[in-house]
Amino acid sequence: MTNSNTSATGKLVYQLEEMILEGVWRPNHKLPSERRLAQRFGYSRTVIREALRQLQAKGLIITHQGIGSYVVEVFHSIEEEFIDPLVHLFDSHERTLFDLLDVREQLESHAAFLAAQRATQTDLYQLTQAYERLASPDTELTMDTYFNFHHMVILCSHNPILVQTLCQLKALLCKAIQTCLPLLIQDAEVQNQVRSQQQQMYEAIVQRDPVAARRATKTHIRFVSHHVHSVKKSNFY
Amino acid sequence: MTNSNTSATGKLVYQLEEMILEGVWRPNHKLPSERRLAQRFGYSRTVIREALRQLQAKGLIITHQGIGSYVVEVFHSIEEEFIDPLVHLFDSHERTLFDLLDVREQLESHAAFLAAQRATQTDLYQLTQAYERLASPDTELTMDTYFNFHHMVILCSHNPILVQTLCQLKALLCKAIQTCLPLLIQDAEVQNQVRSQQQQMYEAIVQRDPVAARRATKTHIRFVSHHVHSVKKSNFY
DNA sequence: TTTAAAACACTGGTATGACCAGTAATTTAA
DNA sequence: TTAAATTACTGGTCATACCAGTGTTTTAAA
Repeated sequence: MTNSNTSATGKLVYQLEEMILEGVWRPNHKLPSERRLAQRFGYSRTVIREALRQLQAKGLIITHQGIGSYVVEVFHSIEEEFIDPLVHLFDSHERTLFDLLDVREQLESHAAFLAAQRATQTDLYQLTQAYERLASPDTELTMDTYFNFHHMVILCSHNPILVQTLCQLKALLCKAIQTCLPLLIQDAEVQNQVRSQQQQMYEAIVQRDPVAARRATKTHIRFVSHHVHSVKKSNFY
Repeated sequence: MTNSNTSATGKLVYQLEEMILEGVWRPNHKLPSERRLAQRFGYSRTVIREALRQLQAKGLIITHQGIGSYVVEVFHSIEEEFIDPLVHLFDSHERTLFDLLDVREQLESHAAFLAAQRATQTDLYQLTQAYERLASPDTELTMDTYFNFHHMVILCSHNPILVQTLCQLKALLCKAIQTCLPLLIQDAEVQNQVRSQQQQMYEAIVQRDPVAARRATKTHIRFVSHHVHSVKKSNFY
């Protein structure tokens, strides 16, 4: 895209990706050493290294000093390079995730505050529906029902800017925690806690208690943040 | 992640990402040349290059031969979807502007809160500069100096998500009030009030008083909101 | 004076060779 | 036989030189 066709490194990256995707180098296959690759492809070791670093950054290979480089399990095509730059950052910069959850706490608690003030009868009806889909203890807690309820709360705030902004943050959050989320919602204790917290949010809103709604929301997001934290910490792969 | 802590390149990548996240290098900012970076960070050009290649592979920077490397708009893809549908709302639906200012109040007051906690010495120096350009009573109050100061406050929060989000809101706000803003800042009384409010924000931050900083910011934005309101009311076109 | 060409000073891209730092197999000495 | 030392790989880093684009400045011609 940028200079894949012009620069030697770009061309080499493309070649190497081809070889991996074509199956010349299968997953777990050990690549030749950098010096051998340089010889074989007719490039300097500099070019070979930069190309390998790019493959590494893309997650196609993994490299160990003194050992060599290995092809990883690749289950997605090259097209996947269009994912958000921010996603990478969430992996290496853990605090970015907390920054995100911090902003979410500010906005969504305010949304709950407004929701308790402004929600119409129709809103409350829909909110109740969303809540009941969530609250029944026999059904599984899914990301869908979870976000559905929260989105409904946000809609009740009747602030389109708030809605837009929080939708963006939600998209980011989904990408950021998609790996560790399954671990989270499997935990039965977490499920119970979340259900209890959302019950408090729900009741505060229908009872028109803005302060309580805000407090309940803050409590919930801090709970999530805390648990995401602990999951991330015990998650070395 | 893999060897971020062991290798020089890994550490450098992390550092550079931090600088981008912290806002030291903002979107569209041109990075120093590779040779300068090598000198500045004390690494060989090889390491610098490999780190930059990784950032490039992640989509954080874009590089042109003979030109240099630039920080990309991290949120760019989303931003278009974000702004476009909303702009036209401001014309027809006046309260959207207040919704926007409401969200801004939530986020920017929180940013000021964090700024009072987290601002570094360098931050405070830059903040002081921005404030002094703003505070001198003989110079005109311009949109530039105004937003410059507020942006600096936001940067002091050291929360990249907050920075990005508020940048978007600022862009929206500019489009929304570009017609009525001249009427606002012409008013000498308004100017004095704003200066006084920003002085309180500034002093609260340098005195490391988060609560006062938050309160001052809320006060200021509510003041703006109120005056925008009155201007809009006497402004039918 | 104006203007187009040439020189210059940057930028990133590539090549080489040397050396450091891990790893693992091989050799050596106990 | 076994444990330690050697050796030969691996990737990681450094320094230097040069190539290749880009933009500005200078220069020389019109």
